[in-house]
Amino acid sequence: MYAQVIIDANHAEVDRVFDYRVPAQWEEEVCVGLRVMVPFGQRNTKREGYVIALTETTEVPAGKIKEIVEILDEGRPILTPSILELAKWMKKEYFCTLNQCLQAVMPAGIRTKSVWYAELTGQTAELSEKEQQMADVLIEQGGAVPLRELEQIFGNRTEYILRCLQEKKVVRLHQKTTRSTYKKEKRYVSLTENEELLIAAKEKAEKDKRLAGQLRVLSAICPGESISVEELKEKATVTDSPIHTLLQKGILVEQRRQEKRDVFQLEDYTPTQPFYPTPEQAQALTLLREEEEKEQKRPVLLHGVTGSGKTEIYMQLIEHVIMAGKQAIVLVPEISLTPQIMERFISRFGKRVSVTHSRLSLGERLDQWRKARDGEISIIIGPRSALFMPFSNLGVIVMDECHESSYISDVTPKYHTREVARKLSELTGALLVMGSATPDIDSYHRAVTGEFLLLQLKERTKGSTLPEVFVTDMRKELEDGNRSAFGLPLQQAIRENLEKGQQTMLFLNRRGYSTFVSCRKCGEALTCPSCNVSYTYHASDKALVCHYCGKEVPVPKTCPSCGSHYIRYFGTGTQKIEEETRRLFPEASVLRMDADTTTGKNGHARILELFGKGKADILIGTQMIAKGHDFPNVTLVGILAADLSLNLGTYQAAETCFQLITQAAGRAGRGELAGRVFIQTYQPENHAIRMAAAQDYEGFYQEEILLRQAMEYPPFSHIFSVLITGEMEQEVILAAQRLGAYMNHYAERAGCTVVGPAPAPLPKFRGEFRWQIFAKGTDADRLKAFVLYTVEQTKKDVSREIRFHLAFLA
DNA sequence: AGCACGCCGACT
DNA sequence: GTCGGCGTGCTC
Repeated sequence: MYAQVIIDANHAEVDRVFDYRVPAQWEEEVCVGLRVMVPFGQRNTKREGYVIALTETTEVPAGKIKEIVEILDEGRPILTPSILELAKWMKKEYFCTLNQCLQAVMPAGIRTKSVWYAELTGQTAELSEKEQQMADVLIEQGGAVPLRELEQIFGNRTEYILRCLQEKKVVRLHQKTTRSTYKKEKRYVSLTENEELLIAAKEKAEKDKRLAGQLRVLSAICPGESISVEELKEKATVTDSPIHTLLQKGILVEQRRQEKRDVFQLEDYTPTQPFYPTPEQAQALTLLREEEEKEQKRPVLLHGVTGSGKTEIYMQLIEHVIMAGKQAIVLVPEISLTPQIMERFISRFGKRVSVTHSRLSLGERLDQWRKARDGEISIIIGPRSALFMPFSNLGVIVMDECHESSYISDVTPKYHTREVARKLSELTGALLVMGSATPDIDSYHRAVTGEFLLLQLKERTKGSTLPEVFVTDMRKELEDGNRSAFGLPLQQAIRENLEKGQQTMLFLNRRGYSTFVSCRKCGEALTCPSCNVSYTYHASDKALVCHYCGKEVPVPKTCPSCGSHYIRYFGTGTQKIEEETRRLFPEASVLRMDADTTTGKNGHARILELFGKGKADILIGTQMIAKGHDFPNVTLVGILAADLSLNLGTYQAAETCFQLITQAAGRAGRGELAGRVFIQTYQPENHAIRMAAAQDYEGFYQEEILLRQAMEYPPFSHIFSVLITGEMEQEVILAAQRLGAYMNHYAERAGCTVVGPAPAPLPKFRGEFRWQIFAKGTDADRLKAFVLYTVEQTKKDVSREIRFHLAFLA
């Protein structure tokens, strides 16, 4: 029997199966989805591999075939069939190696790492000067040293010297593999099922005083019960010794069980019962259950305003699904910032639910993975990686706040959780439910056109009212001589709030890594005429660059639309705002939350907790502070420069801006007190600002979709991006231009438009230069073929060092 | 990706 | 002659 194995090596050249012979003693155990160790390459390095298929025959010549040397995870597969299928699909969809996809879908941190050591054999020989030096280093360090360390001392000569030493048999190379040992194993014992033996032992123990310990042990265990040795020792007040004797005599039977750590204490939560749904909720639930029972399920978009009870709907749907013996995955963005949803699920479902998130140790996360595999839980809540939990019969996938950017993976494969969840739901027959108050335009469009089932929740449940929203035109403020970052209405409102002892949150939209330039008189951001996205200011060459098409223009002295001189670079940081706040409101206590103030893993949580306890009047921060916690005493929200996200330099800018404002505004008046929101902007007429102020998603969608249509942006087209990276700037630029030329050559025939090449938003990152190029087209398959072909052609003409990163943006 | 092999120019 | 850089090809 042969196993087709994917080797854990991240390169396109080895991104294919390698056949290995399965040793006879493992023919029963080796199965698809299993992790194994195999010898690989000339050095026969032991490497981790993943069995993706088993065959009776192989095309590979017998002389080349090697054998599997080890099986991992006690022979239990690490990949379920549907997760393996999902990984294969991801490889095609996200243009990366299968190994990268497998790493993404496997539990984190279990990978085998290995280090090569040079060690002395004990033999001696006549050595050259360099060889003697190396031998001395080895002796000093106790006989064995990692190759990496030797390389640091001996530079590129290392390999040569080593080879000489090896030939003289003074040194040999040795590979040490380190495997995660997160599993916590616990010993359990139970009474033997052999009644006679048991009775005899008890009688004997009762008679003999020396066996008092054994007697206590035997009476401490109930028949049929399996008790941990630790617990037993305490209960029977004995040491290891009597237990050991009983085990040897076969009166007790040992079970070794993997301890799976709990990540929350059930006692900390008060159990809750399902709420009686409102008519609106009841209708949504009925439709969800109907969809769930269908053979061909459509994904569901649950569009509900903040506070409309989406979580309750998820929970009642999940209850329904797990009653049918199925399991549920609940995805949430950045769970460490949304403890509330966790709490609600734990209170409702108790031990049937578990949680995974980035603050748990790798071992704890692996334990939750095992609980899912072994059917000990039916529901998992977690960030995007929770999608890959190994459930056997998945019934529903819930994706809460599905528009959130943390659903897009920032490492290869750069998948969008929404797409992967959809594929997984197809593969498993599970229902996909996506919930949001501000869905992304693309999803909403799919829902409107019937690809998704659209469910709407328009009422708030607990009678809390939407906050009152005011828009401050900062252009007028400037005309009136107010150059502060605070408009007069907001200043006034903050004073009132300070007097009333209520709290205020001030938002500064994401600290822009892309600085844009705008006119403070007319509010116009300087925009590329052909792409309709804001230019990005490049301080190094004092120029404006369009990151879509690469066009570069000097910064004008006057505003092109109104002629004023008030042209400003935007990128005001939270720190500046904090200084100004302290100056304007010296009596207020102020907290600031950004990357600088949130050092340590629980940095955010600590600041949010302080604020929640009322330790400060004003909290200043980026969008980070808009997520998660409810602060009942916050009655005022100021959005200082709402335009910042309008000028991000992407076609989704308006969408992001609308979402950010809506989310920030939602922080005001969460308790009994009514809330007020002040939006400060230089572009009050922009539809994203207007509709966000009116809290009208539908209205925003209607206007935005027309703009997208006019510009042929998604969902009316698909966009593909190719990122070109390399250490040599000239080569990167050359490759980008070559690719641009190829693309332009074929564009018309393929029905595609090429935009760029241009420097990427992060033009230099980790020592690599980065350029990008976009291709746009209405037919996704043709576009894909076009990009793949032109990239392949370009690869032939450019240096091996240049890398092309393909991504399907929309 | 790693690694070995082989060709070639520079330097003892 | 020997050393070391660099391009090329292979990994079951």
